[in-house]
Amino acid sequence: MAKFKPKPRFKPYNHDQNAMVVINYQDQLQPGTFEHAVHYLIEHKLDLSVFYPKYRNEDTGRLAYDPAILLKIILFAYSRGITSSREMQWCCETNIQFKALSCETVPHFTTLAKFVSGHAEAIEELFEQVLLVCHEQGLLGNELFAIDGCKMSSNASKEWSGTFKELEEKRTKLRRLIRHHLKAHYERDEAETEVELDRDIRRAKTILSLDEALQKVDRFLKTNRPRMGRGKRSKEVKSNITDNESAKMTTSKGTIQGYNGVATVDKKYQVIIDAQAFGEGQEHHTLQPVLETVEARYKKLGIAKNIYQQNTVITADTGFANEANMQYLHERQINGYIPDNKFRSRDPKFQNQKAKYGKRHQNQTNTRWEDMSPDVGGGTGVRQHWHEQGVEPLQPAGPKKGPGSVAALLSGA
DNA sequence: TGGAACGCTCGTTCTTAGCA
DNA sequence: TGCTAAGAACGAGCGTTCCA
Repeated sequence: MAKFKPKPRFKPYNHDQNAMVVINYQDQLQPGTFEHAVHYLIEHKLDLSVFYPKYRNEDTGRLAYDPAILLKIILFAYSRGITSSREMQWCCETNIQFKALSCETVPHFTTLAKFVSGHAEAIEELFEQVLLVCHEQGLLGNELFAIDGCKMSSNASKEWSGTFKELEEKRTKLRRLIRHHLKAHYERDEAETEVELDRDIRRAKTILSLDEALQKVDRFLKTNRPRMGRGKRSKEVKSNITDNESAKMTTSKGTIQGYNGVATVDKKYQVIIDAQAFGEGQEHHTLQPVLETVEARYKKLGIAKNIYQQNTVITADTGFANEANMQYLHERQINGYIPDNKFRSRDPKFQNQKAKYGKRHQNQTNTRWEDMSPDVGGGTGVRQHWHEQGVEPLQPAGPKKGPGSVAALLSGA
């Protein structure tokens, strides 16, 4: 029998209060915070006239939002991981810091989206202005640049990708399917019962959606050319019907359709001096364009005529290691440090890696990793294989989930 | 198990309103 | 009158769920 226990006592509260809260927006932008830095930079350091040519309301027309306001909202949103223009608008309505930055204006999400998409070049120029400010403030050490990449998903499904041969096969398969459904449809054309009629309507819808997919693949094959890989033995790489600039790539969490974002960071204050997106799974080919962009940018901004002759050290991980890159660094006399993919097997520090970390170990070939943890992938012991030659990882066991009908068809599922 | 329907996010386009 | 902002509608794309 449960013992009687008196109700605990809590502090009283009342929703029916008419309290007024006074907020000073300037107090929300405290020196030392990121929002203050964004506000200060845009108001006092950056030349926003790069945005002006796109406006044509000097004499007539409605007043436009000042690029300073839009930039503050967008940059602060990005710093908080918010990239959706609708969410930015919502933040301007509800968030006190956004209100302080936007001076309590609420630009429409289409205005924010248009600003980003319509001023891509000006925004890039602005990045260089920020870099120049960093240089003037002594935030760039130029002693060591670290290069690394991360893989980001694009808004495109990997099921819509393949080589031209594979896509042609998919087109043939779709044609065959449409013929099959049409034949069945004609055979049952004289439907009499409601059930038969309903089935025929469903079949007609299937034919339409298959035809749509067929047209999509067909249009792509007629208007595009096969994408060729780089290197000595360049072979065709998979194209993607939705976003052909992105690429199918292997990550630690499986295969994704996306981009390789490569950033270069100055060691002194971890200032990003270059950021580019490449539609390639391999990082090898991104080293040279990245180094050349940094060099050209430093020359253009007057930071250094030839940055790599100042004994600046370049570091990158094993993803960037190949013979061509080593040759390039050697010829250009760039002081670069890139470990090859067998450095672990030579380094005694990595000998006890398995015993120390348990979950991961590297086998003798150094091209294959195995995740032996039984608690990954729903207790099935997912084995994730990675191979330099581009072999896709095995999918985790369990119920198959994924894209809808046509995409599944295209993937050959 | 395959296919359709649905929900969700996001950007673009078109139309209308507002402003000088 | 001509421009920009705002609002509504639309379409693209993806992933999940439901059902035959």
